Amino acid sequence: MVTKKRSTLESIARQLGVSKMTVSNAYNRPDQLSPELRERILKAAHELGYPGPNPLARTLRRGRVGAIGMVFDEPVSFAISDPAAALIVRGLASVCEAERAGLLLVPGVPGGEAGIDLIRTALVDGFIFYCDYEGDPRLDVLRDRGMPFVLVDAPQVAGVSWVGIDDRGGARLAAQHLLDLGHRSFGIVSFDMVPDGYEGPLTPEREKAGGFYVTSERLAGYREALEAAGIDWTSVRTEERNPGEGGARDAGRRAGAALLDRPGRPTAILAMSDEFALGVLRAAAERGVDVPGQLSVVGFDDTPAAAAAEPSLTTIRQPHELKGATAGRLLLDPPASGPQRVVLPTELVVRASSASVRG
Amino acid sequence: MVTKKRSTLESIARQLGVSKMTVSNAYNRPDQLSPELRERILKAAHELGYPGPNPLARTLRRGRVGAIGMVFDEPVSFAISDPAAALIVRGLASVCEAERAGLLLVPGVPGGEAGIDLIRTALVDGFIFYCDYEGDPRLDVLRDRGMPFVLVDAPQVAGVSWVGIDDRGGARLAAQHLLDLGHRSFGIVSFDMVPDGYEGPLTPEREKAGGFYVTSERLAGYREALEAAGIDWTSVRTEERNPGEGGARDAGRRAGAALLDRPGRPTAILAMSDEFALGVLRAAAERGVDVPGQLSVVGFDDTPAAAAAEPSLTTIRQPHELKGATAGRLLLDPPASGPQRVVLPTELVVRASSASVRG
DNA sequence: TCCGCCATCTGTACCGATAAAGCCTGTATC
DNA sequence: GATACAGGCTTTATCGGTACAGATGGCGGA
Repeated sequence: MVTKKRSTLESIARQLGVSKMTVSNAYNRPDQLSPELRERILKAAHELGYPGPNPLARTLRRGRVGAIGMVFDEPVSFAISDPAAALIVRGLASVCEAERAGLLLVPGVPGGEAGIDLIRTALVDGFIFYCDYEGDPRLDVLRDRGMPFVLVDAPQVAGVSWVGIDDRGGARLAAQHLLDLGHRSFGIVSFDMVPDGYEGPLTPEREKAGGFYVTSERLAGYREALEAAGIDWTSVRTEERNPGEGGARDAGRRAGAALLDRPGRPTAILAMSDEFALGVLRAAAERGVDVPGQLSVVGFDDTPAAAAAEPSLTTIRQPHELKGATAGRLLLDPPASGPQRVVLPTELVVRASSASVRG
Repeated sequence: MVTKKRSTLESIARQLGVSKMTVSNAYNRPDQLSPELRERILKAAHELGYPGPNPLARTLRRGRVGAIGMVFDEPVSFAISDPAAALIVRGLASVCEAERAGLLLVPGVPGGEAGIDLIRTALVDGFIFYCDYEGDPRLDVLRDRGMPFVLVDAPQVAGVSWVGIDDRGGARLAAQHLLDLGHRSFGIVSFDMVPDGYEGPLTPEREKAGGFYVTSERLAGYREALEAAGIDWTSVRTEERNPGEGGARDAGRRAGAALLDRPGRPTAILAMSDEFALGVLRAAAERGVDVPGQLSVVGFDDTPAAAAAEPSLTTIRQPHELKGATAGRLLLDPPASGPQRVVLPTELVVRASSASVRG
């Protein structure tokens, strides 16, 4: 017994000769009508193929969607494969689950109106904005939409909750560790500083232009530590690589190759992510460069792969899952005291990829 | 200049003395009004802090949400960490991106009404149902809701598109490979057969009860191949493990321990996933059992970690990303010819974890 | 001069529900 | 016997838009 038209609360109500409010109550407030009538309504609804109150209409009236959106720098299909991002999503998902909220991954259609429109029209109660780029136009859209959001690893915005780590301090830790081991000759593998697809040595102009918050902070941390130890920054070769398309690990491998294949090879390489560092390890292995005998490598993130690598990777640990979870909680359950700035701790994890420089 | 009330199309319209339809057109159909008026409207709207047409209301009227939901067996926070599931999500996300659709991860609140309600109320145009359990009550809800959905690695349902692999055939390939290498003494690491949290040897009753499609199929494949080679099925020790909570790899390690620590240790272990197999490798390493010298191990999935393992893992490859992408396309762009059943190919990938049995 | 057409707007109906208040009727209270 | 109150159902007023069918006025063509 299927109705020709999609049935609605009203059609059910008419069928039974009751008001549609009563049908609505049968679903949402059992205490507002007699059990017998409720039974009768639900039965009839089922027979008429009524799928229950339309969630869209209900949401329009009620005002709460029951889902939050997550916006990425890159296409979701890349982000989901990035171990660090995946861990953040994981932490966020666990909070969503506890709060029975859905998690909408908003496609990051690169450049242009499309990605923006998706933010304008996504059916959510708020957003997690996990994007590093300072001038991201989507941020304005988010603000225009007048919907709560929380920034993760993003440039700060006044009056908006923010979750991240002390990237600069973490980078200093990494550099200081290598300095303490006696290294004086450094290479750096950096994320891209400007969203233009460039790959190659970092130039002073690009360093200055730096439009990515995390990248700039980490680079500044490296620089501060090295310069404080009297190392000439111009002697430090930094290779920019885009972790997106081809995979961060391969980008790291290419950067490692660039650093290792030129004369005056560094004895230590600082990589801005573990994936980069693992790529450097591969580049070293391909060239028969012993790690840590001839080369020390320090990553950033402490993803699961870091511990499993051969040699295991010295790195800066940051609590990815906690980051996601914290952001989720700030969004779903905003503190009465207003927007927060949460800086999570970093920690140097010494493993087998770093050692004293050869006497 | 902020209005006290949240502004709507109508309030803007009143302010300017035009009809609200005209304001709507200013946003959606620029060709329906003069450029000057449109300009004036958009400017006023901006000044009044109007965030643009409410997506919810628009969706209610238009009928298309622009997002699809994905439903998992386990909590999303687990699923996202499972390499195979993550790859499926990745493939799906890439299709969503191409079609500008959002991807909603529906929290899999285990057991009970909550998870069901979330399916009933999620704001999406359709679902990908990535769940293995035969009796999953959420399937009924999905059907009741009258919304299109596609099954992935799930028990089949008449009249519904299905994407998966020939699990039984794949398992046969794995077992046959080991038989071809001369093995006669087998252990198996299986997913759980019944959703009750049990861990331990598989009993005949549980094998028969098997409520999980993929699990049952793979086990049947192993069994068929082994019995065809004259191996007594009762001599094959199968350890059930739940890949969820503690992590599949650790579950595999525990299962490996159980299989290796008893007298009559098998010379070959078939694992239903690469994560299980990697756990078995670890258990072997911990006991000084040489792989593949004293023990051959074959996984299932060919996740990235399989190739990177030490020793690298022999396994059954399946196209995870393609699986997700295929499902996404079937949902977003349903073939005119009606529901499809797509069986993707599997392939034996021989690596270093399997070898001839020692004479 | 009259007609038809295009470009611009306006009006009317929904889309499918829920909140809040209202209206009976029967019953407990004093 | 009047008052209060609870149970059970209905009414009314939105929620915030968009589709579609007019209405209006200016203008070129016959």
